[in-house]
Amino acid sequence: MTDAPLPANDTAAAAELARLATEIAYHNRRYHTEDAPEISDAAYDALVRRNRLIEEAFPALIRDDSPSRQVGAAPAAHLAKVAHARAMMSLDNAFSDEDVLELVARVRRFLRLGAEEPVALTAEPKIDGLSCSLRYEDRRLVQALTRGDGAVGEDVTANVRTIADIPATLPAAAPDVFEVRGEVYMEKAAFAALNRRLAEEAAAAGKEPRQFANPRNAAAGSLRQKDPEVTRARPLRFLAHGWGEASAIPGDTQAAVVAALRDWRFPVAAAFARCDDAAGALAVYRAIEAQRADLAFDIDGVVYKLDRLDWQERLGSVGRAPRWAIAHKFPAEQAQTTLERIDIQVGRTGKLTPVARLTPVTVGGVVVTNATLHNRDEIARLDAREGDRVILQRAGDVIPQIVAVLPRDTELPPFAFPDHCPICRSEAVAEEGEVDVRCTGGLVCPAQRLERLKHFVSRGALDIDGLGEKTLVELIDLGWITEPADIFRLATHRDELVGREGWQARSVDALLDAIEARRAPDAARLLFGLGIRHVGIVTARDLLKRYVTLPALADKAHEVIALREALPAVIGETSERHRTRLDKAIAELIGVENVGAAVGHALADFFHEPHNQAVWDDLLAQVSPPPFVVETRGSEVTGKTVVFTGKLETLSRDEAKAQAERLGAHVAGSVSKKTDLLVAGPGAGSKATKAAELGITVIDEAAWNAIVAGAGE
DNA sequence: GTGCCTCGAGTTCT
DNA sequence: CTCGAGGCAC
Repeated sequence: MTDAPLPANDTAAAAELARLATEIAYHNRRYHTEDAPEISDAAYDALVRRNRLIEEAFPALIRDDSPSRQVGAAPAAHLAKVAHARAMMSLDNAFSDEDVLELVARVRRFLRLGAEEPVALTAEPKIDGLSCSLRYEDRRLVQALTRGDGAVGEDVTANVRTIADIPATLPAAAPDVFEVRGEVYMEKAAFAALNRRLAEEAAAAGKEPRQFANPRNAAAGSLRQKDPEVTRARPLRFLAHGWGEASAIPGDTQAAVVAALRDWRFPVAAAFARCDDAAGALAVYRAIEAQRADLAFDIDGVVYKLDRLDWQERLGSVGRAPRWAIAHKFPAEQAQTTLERIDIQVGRTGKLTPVARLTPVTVGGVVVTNATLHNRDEIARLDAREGDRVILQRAGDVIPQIVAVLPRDTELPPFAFPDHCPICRSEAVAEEGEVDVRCTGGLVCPAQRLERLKHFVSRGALDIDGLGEKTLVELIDLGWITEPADIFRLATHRDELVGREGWQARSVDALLDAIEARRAPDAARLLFGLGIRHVGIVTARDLLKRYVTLPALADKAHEVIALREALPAVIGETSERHRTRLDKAIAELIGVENVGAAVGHALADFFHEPHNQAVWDDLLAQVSPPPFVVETRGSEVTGKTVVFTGKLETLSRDEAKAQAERLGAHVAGSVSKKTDLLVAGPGAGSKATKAAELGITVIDEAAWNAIVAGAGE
């Protein structure tokens, strides 16, 4: 960008300065007001530098609204990314009392508690702010990270030090290492005052005012400032509600630790309460809901946590959410609007998704113009027609959802779901027993091709920086990219790309560097990126835990293909029974937990298609993913295959399985010669017999608990 | 056969 | 986030 020649004359320079002013203002807004930057900091910096260079060469043309004249306009150039010592989890949501009772019931089942055993909960308001983790070492604040994606956050230490609510040191009684977690937020009155101040300052300077959309965005924008002095001038507050890594924990209940945090001078929620049971927690919910409008800050629900920490630990987490906590959300705000039109989108799997185009309407503080209608059945269920008045809500405060269609006064024609792909005109059909209608165009369909490539470079897959939709479309249109491997050959087009509009040598090289950085990708992400049906990131990892390398997995897929062709139908067997038998054989052949026939067939289908095999070979010629290994806590069962059988007394099956996985063991459902260890409770039957026959070690539950304890669980 | 539970796949807005 | 469906335990 800055390498480009300067504009040749005043006219060109003025035009470019105008364009830069608009563009930089836009990105400032994305960054500050909306807290949703869409370009990298480096790309933003390049725009600012370019603007400065042109201004230096053409000082007469400096605009009144020049970005260089706007004090504090530049966002933090770089907030370092830092990994959390303990992942910052999100919370599952409950929308009704029943959901909350269900959580408690699940906890009882998981922990195998008797009906009379009390389950105490804590309840506290859920503040609409930014989660933050404050790390204290030797009782001094050493680091503050934002939540980020939960695994990696942004370093905002300097800014956090300016927040008066946050102590710089902990008392002598506190542990050597302790991470306090909580919410950075801005009070409603302070938010309004800040916007007023920004408006006045802008007016005095004769500029467009920058306004924050809501207190949450104001808090986010203020916390992520480059200059801590700007943050200091923003009235940020903090409320502690939990902890991360800790060398010791001050108490054995949630309530006790929160009390300790309060003793350490952290603000905690005034409404924080410990309840003897779910009914008590729900009463707190109602009390908090009643005060909601009078509170100084925005809240969007009430968080319940299991009070006993030993139980929290036993319950562990599922995905990114703990099993021992839940956020009980306040009812979603609803609104009415008109369904103007129903458009059809084509996804990477070819699925046709109907999207409702709505007359813009504000719901829950956000203007909504689109809402998904999911599929043909959903349209039929709602009987949604173009021109209808509809009721809209934001489910879980995020995704807009059409709840119902209002009675119409005039008849409207029913919506005719297309039977052809709107992009490639191929036939679109629903497979038997399936709800989704799919375009049959496959690789021929440009929409599918684009969506697949987008998926391949997306964050969860290869995560190639700077290769977004716009760039992909351009490269596809140029004919340089049609399949994943082509991305890794883009360098051969370097010189052609340089000089195309919007491509300077520097930006081309940045893209090529980002691509080169992925020559040795994580094998599971690569597999996931290929977009094989039923193979998401979790299944990709499960498969690679077992097969380690992609070629080994491909070999297995070919074995499945051979099996499908070879397994003969027994005479007199119905085709359905044959299919069941085949499916079982496939699941067994693959031998990976949670991987059954659907995934097996999908893998076989993928490799059966010669084009896919070619895409695969081509890709593996370009990249070399290292063998897949998962970091787990070492123990005597790491890498072993364990089977549980019989009735377990102190543990539920889920919990035992979770423990085994944490120790790096593979948990299987049945005993085979691959089994290393059988954990047998009372009443173990055929599995124990079979294990004895095969000479497999059999232990009881107490011995298993000893193994787990020995590994420091 | 039934009923969890989890995963995959699609989606909104800023 | 929500939905459907795969996989597995009972």
